[in-house]
Amino acid sequence: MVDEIGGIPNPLVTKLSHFARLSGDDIRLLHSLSLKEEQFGADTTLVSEGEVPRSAFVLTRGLACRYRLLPDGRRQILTFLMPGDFCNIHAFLQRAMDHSVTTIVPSRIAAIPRERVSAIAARRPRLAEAIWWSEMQEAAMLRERIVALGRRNARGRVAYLLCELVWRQRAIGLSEDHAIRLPLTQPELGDTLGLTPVHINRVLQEFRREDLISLDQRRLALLDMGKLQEIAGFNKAYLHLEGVPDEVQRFLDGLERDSAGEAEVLGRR
Amino acid sequence: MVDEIGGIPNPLVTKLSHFARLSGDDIRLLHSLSLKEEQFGADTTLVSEGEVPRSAFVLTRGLACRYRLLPDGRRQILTFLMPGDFCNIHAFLQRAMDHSVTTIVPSRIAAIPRERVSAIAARRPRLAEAIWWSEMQEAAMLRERIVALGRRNARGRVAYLLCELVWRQRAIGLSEDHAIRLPLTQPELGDTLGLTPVHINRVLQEFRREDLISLDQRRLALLDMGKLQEIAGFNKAYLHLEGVPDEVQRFLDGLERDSAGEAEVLGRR
DNA sequence: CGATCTGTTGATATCCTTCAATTTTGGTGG
DNA sequence: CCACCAAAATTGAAGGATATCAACAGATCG
Repeated sequence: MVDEIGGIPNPLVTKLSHFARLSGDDIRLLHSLSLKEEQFGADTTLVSEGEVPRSAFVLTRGLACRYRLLPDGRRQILTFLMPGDFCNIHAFLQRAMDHSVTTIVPSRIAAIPRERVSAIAARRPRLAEAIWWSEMQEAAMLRERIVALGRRNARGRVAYLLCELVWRQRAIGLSEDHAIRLPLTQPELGDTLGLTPVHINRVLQEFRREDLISLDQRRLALLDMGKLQEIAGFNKAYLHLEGVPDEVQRFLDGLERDSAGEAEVLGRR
Repeated sequence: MVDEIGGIPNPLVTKLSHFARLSGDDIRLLHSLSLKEEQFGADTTLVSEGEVPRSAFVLTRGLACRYRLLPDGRRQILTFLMPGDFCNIHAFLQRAMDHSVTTIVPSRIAAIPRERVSAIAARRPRLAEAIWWSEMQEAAMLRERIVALGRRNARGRVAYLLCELVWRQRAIGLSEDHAIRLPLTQPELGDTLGLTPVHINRVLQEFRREDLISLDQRRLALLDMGKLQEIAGFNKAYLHLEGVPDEVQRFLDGLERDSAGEAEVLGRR
């Protein structure tokens, strides 16, 4: 799997490679999407609820989240954006954003003009499908969050979130083992899981006492992933990292051939 | 807005008309999708977790839901499928279903072969965008559910769900006022909102005593929508029923012109 | 027409919140 | 580089919202 150019692995390529075998052209095009990065500090609002959606982007470095603020000031974090994640790739179809997006740590994003998205949709069916796939993965994560909030107790919710974050980091090549950098505060974990920071703290303490995790200096290690997955009722199937069946792969290859010849145009700006 | 042929309003057309002004060809194609219906009884499993996704479909009549079963037998309902809702329109990109789908009342669905989806994606950009839009609406509803489960108490959750169901029914032309047919049992409401049937019952009783709703014989009326929306912190913006800005409409029209001439092929089988 | 599911109500249990105080960490300016 | 300040982490005690358990009535369905 070739997911780097010039020695820097590209998380977007690594992620989409879970879906299908990408051609060299595909990979070059994905790289070209990330070329013009913009840097932002921590806690910078990238998108505000109510505003007209502007350009889509890819997060190329750092960590961000989608969230909703309630009238009383409380916050619900909806999803985390990690390197390789698209944001608002098709939001221009909506009149107003229904949630906000903010960075959590210093991050880099690369804007993707609407015409670029349309061009890919029209002329690069396999990449278009790969983008669809990643949107479906995000929807699956939303559903899994609903299951966690609706049906799991505090221990189950925390265990689930830690497992998901570790598996996602692994899926983009940012972790090889069961340890990741976790720059989230306990209030942020609470805003994600519908719990108070105090209770998050108690659960984490329990997990530490039970030697299930270690967590300090923003460094998380899952010491007993099996037990944690059991506590969470976690099954990574919903992340759909297994790729598509061969038969579907052939189908996609067929689509790709039908619209050949325009690839080079798209790779350039 | 022409959303019927032969006098029968088509909920799919009504729904997508919220997004953009559909051409006569668009409407005919959408109608043709619903032609070959299949009837199912209540509580019939349409899709099972773990199975390889088969054909996509549109629900044309009735009510169904996506759900996950937990190892201990508890259930979390994820979304409701109402007439005009697609299901698994792009699920063939995944190796296995991560949740199940079942009918709640006797329902009709119309299968949509994968080739049909691809053909629309390739040759009917405006319809493809309309389908995208409806998928984004579903994702927005998932996010709203997360907010409800994470941050609202039982009264807020119940009020939110009732409001959402009424607005959705209105969006597909199945209700003109604040009353709908609500064939859900209290256990089903509990499985949706992460509450026990007992507690659902108590909240509904409260709402009845406060003259906020009336509910019997599966007939729900919101007697004070304003108050309910206040209790829920409900804002229908997330349903994105307002359509796209003119500027985007023109952009879509441009795409449509670029790929003219193949429309008739798609409308037939 | 019996059996099963749904709706309803009361009593008790429990998980998580709230409130409060203290310590630790991390960021910032002098 | 240190001092300072705000935010985060931590711990204890008390309260509240929802779950659990139990019982029964009413509705629905084969």
